[in-house]
Amino acid sequence: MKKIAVKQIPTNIKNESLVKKRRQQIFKAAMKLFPQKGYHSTTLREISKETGITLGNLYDYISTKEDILYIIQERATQAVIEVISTNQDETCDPLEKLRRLINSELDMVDKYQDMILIIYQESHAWSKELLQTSLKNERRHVEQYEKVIAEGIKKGVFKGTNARMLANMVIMLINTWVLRRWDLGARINIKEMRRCILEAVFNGIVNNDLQPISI
Amino acid sequence: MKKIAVKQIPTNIKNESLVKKRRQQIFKAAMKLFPQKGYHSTTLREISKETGITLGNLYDYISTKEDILYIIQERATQAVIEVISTNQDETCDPLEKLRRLINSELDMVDKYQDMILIIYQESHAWSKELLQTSLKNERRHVEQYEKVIAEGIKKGVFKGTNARMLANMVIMLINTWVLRRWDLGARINIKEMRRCILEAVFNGIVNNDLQPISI
Amino acid sequence: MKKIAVKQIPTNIKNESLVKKRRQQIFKAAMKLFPQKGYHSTTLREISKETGITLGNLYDYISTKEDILYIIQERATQAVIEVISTNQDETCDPLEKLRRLINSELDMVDKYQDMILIIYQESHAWSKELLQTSLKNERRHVEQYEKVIAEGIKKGVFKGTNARMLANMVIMLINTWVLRRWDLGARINIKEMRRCILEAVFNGIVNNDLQPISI
Amino acid sequence: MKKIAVKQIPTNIKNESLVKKRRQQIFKAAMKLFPQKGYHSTTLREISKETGITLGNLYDYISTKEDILYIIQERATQAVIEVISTNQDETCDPLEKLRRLINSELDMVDKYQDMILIIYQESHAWSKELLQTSLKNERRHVEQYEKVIAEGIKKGVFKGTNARMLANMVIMLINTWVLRRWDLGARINIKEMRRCILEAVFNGIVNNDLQPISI
DNA sequence: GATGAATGAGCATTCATTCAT
DNA sequence: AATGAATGAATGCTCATTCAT
Repeated sequence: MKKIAVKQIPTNIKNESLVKKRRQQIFKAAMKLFPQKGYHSTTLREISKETGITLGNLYDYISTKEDILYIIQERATQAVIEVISTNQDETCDPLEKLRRLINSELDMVDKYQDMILIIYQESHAWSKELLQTSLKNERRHVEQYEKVIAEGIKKGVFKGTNARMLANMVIMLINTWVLRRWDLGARINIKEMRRCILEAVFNGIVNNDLQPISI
Repeated sequence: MKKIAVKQIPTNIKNESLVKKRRQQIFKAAMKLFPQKGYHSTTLREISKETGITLGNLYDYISTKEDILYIIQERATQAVIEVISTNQDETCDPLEKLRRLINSELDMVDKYQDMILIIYQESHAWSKELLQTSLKNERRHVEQYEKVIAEGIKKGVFKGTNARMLANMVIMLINTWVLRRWDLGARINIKEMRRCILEAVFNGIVNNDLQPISI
Repeated sequence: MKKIAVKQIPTNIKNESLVKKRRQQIFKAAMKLFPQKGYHSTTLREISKETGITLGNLYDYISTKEDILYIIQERATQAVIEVISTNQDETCDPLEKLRRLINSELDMVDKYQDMILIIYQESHAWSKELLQTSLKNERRHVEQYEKVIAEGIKKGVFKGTNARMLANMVIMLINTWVLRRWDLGARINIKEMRRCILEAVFNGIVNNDLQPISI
Repeated sequence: MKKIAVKQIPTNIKNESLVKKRRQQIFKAAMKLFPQKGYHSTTLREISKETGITLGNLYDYISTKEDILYIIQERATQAVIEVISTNQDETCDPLEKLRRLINSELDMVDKYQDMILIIYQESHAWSKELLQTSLKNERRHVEQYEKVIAEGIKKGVFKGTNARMLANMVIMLINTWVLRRWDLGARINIKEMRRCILEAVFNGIVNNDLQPISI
């Protein structure tokens, strides 16, 4: 698997495990505060208070406020890598592959909902550099789906012609949970939603047994 | 149809058409600048320069920076209303209804891409009040789909059970164009995308003619 | 009597009586708004709204916000002149003279309480020029008292030695009503206060019939 | 003695003595600048320059411009408390008590002239909260006089009937020094003024030995 | 004379970042 | 490594004043 390049945030601190620990604290604080107030409205003072790390000390572990976004992006990359690597198995059935992919991604999406939402909302605040890293990462993610779907199309199990578009559509369906939580949160749970998505993808929405449709 | 309440931004300017014109200028400037730098990083001085309206004069047409978001939201509401009212026809076929809905919404989404993206990205910066207005508006939008789908389910033309979830999924599919433009923009055009979405919705993704799938 | 020089506020308006009328409107508005919010916090927009005179039109009658203070000062001068000229009579008894002076000034102070308070509070905001005019005016006022008291001292009816100091003290006693209204307003009325002041001035505070005091 | 509640100005600075020192600097600067230009016209930049404290740093010691007024009010409260507590002695002679009160207050008034003048002039700029604290404080001050005078009236050593009014009048006489300095400053010194006030209060102004007066 | 839109300098306040200890 | 005080550029917003009509 290609290694995904991630910018190394510089630090003068020698003790590596301390750096790791502190950045985890920062990540946690950001995950709590950003959803509430957004990236821009969250002060480094607030991050400092939330983490318990002194304001000056904070700057031993990041060199810019934006680095906090890097840290978040790092974790997101990790999460995607997890999903991808979980599906490195030998099944040659594209349908089965897609199902596994969707299922493990749904797990991931549910686990990291806040983080994903933050990335959606704050990505426009990202620097060119961060944005590029992030998009590269996400493209690899899409490709994963594209590959499976393209394979399925070749084998005749998928109907579409544009595998890339289909890949993106599937990802959008999965993100329904995150981006439409404000409407769905109170009406449906993750389990039911999973069923709906899988059904829509694998069985379709329209009941074509009855009447074939021409578009 | 229920009237959608929209906060009236106060102004001391008497000439109504001037107010309209100036706010249009502000809207245009925001639509140019926000995608580039985001709401928070866009200065009122920049808005001023972009519109050509003096900083002080700007405040004769808005009373807070946030009011610019209101202006944007106003237009979004308008756009949704357009879609909804375009589809007040008498067709009783839910399939046909849904297709028309999707088609006109795709037109709208394409037309207002930037605006919709901004709303996705900046909504977390919105005040409680603005957010509520916006969500109320969007919920009415979802309901439009829900109604049609629920009707279709009752008539047996749609397979699902949860009309609300399906409504949100369809909307997500439509938004693919906006939210995934960074990946799709270079590979596909709006026409092709429209075909893909309609096909996915009406014919499904998986070729079930061959082998029935159990989830 | 020496004429008291008052700066003429320039105007381009030809119709003199209109100028008079408009400035009276401005005066009235200022007398309403300044006590509530203070000179600095009162906007010309508010003056405009209160008077009903358009913002631009306002500037045909004043040329600076400070001119409103001039207008107020003009009236204050008028008021003092009234008091002084009311007491141009022929009584040669200093005691009687002082009593009449105090009485008519108490009338004035009661009538123009708000204005006097404004002058006390805002005088530090005045320009050098306005301040000088005002102080010159007020000094003539003090002199009026000084003259009477000096005369009384010469005749042996007043005990003090420093007529100027006594004059200022008497004026301070009269101003009790204005400057201490926040404490006295609810406890005492103007009539009772008048009695207290006159009694204190003419009969003293300490009952020296009983025991002579050495200081 | 009842404790006088004073709002604690919040700060993030941990070093208490530093806070004290900085606020003293701010106080000093305000005492220099406010008399010259008034509270409203004095810029925080000017305060910053005068204190030598950086603009941003200033806000570590206050949280609003108004807090500077709080700091001033704090000192005034202190000053009044000093006067009051200096006079906690056992003398049972009301005359003697009043004389001591006046004397120590004259000391205070002379010492803090600028501050007192500022309070007179700027109090109308104060917030409701600050004003209330201040008035409560000042009322306790008046009561101090009222008590002594009321006692004196009961014992027959004072002539008046309204102790509260008399208390306010005495305070006004003392404030002559501050509020009439513009006229008296060049003509009289504090010592002479003290004599005049005490004489007026204890011996009266009119020479009643000669002829009794009826009002 | 009146109207009301436009101007722009000025202000309080915030906050990412630095640095001496 | 950590502390916390200090820095200062930047920003939203106000308001006295002007001016074309």
